[in-house]
Amino acid sequence: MKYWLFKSEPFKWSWDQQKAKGEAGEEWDGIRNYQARNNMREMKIGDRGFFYHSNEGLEIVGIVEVSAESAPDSTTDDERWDCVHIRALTDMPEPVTLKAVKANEKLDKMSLVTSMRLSVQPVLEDEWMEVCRMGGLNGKTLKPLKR
DNA sequence: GCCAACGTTGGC
DNA sequence: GCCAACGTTGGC
Repeated sequence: MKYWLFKSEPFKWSWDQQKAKGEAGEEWDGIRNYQARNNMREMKIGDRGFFYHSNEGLEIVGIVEVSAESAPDSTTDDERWDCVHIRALTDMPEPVTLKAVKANEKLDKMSLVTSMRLSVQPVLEDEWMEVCRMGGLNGKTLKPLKR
């Protein structure tokens, strides 16, 4: 399984809206960047991702899973753009802020820090586990950690 | 709202 | 194929 990070501006598409879609999930449309698209093309059903609020919030607020693999983006006729579907799995018990990520030495190679503008990013397993721990989740079971 | 960083476009 | 101009993203 691979891990990813999806950015969204909450006033355009928020975590609450994503959760409201439930099991059905939602097409992650509107991506017009080759690197982000290529990342989505690599995704497999069941891959997991962080849901990050950019511009406002600046924090990782939840966990999603890929529910449909890359297919043409329904919001454009341009054949270049594909996207996946994702569905919400669980909240971060404690949202992990960009500030906290930047302050953590173990995460200084994370794309969120090094490729600030990329809207769909790969996340290494070590990074995944560390961010989950910071947010109060077991990175494998996605169950809340006992405190 | 500003502006730095960076991706894309298009003329040559 | 280079690179200047331009547009967009996103932290601050």
